[in-house]
Amino acid sequence: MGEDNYLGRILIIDDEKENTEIIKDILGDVNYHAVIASGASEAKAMIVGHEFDLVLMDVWMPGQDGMSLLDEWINAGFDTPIVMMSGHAEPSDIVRALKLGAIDFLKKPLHDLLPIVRNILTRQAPAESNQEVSGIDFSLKLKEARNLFEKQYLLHHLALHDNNIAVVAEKAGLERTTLYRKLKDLGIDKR
Amino acid sequence: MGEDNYLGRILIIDDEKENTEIIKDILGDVNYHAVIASGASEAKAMIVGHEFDLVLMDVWMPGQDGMSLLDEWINAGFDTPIVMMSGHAEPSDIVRALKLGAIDFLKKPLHDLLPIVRNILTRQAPAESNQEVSGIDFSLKLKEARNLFEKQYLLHHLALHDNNIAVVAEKAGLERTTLYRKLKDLGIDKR
DNA sequence: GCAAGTTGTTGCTAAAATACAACAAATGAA
DNA sequence: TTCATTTGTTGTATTTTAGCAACAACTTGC
Repeated sequence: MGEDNYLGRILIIDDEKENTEIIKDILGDVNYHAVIASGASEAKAMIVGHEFDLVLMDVWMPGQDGMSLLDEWINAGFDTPIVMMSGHAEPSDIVRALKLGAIDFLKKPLHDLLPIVRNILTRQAPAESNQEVSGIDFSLKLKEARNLFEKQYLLHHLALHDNNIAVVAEKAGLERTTLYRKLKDLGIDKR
Repeated sequence: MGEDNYLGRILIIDDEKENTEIIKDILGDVNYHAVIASGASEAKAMIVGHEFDLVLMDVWMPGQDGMSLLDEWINAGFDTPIVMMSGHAEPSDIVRALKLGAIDFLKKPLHDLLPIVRNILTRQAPAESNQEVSGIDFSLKLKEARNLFEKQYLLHHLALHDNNIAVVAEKAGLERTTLYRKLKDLGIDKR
């Protein structure tokens, strides 16, 4: 009877066929409907017009990587929970994924997948806001206060994007070399 | 001149002496006051009656481990930012630390410590004075975010000074007629 | 070693922001 | 009603900010 029989719909984004088949089988056996995308572009096509309850996404994929896709979807307001997975990840990668908005990070090959999936689907994590508490002293002159605000804003984005100036410039709506000047003026050394 | 010379006080909780000495030197060179605790019990004693701006805590320590101490402190309402560190950690450990309330997770030996420390400490809200929680969305372009910040700043001052433009201009460090133009540009009608 | 791509700096120019000045309109006290 | 003060607008000059372009230095992959 179609989709109504399932406990949930799960999108698996991973280019490793053996891996995704195993996950699909495990989830299928307990009435989750798993859909596989082998890359970012396929995944983007799949979410059009389809609701998913969970996304399991690999970090390393040919073409656009999972971290970049995560960032793109979170910024677009995508609110389905996303779990990242990787066979090998640095702590900074894991921290970054969580700060971008992933709700968990799993090591491949996956262990104990089902309890994780059940736990997520029974209590959905609230979507995190991009709001920041700036706590700037308004007794400062406007120019000084504004500079502190800009400094916080840029430090936030530098942290979020691994000091990648091209990405931060785009996020901030600034020309790349303008950003360099602004960082210098504000006394921000990204090293 | 004692503690007033420092940019911040940082508690380092780690039983590896070589590691903590290096961190202390790095931080000391740029005017941070680093204090070392070699284990959880020593750290607990040190936070009594002392304010810290940041805690760097190892995960694996003899006696009570760092994750357990993190959990204990977060549950007790400890609000100083805590960064965990470890030479080797599973993704599940890193995810757990962040979900417990750590603000970052670093791999030992540490790299790029100073930008991380500066980033954290510039975002700390000062205890009192004219501080405002602005909660501005950093996903906006810089110009848009900046305009929202300026709007909050000016509305704050208008409220504080009974819509007296001459006084607000002086507080803001702007020329009086410049302030009129800015209010108009930001869509602020003081009536 | 070399080519391609990335990072970082600087010159120049246009656009935006700010200050200064002048003046009109509104307000309030006498 | 008159006058002084305050509020509000606008022209113009100056300063600051931002974008574009060019290029040097560095990094990475082959």
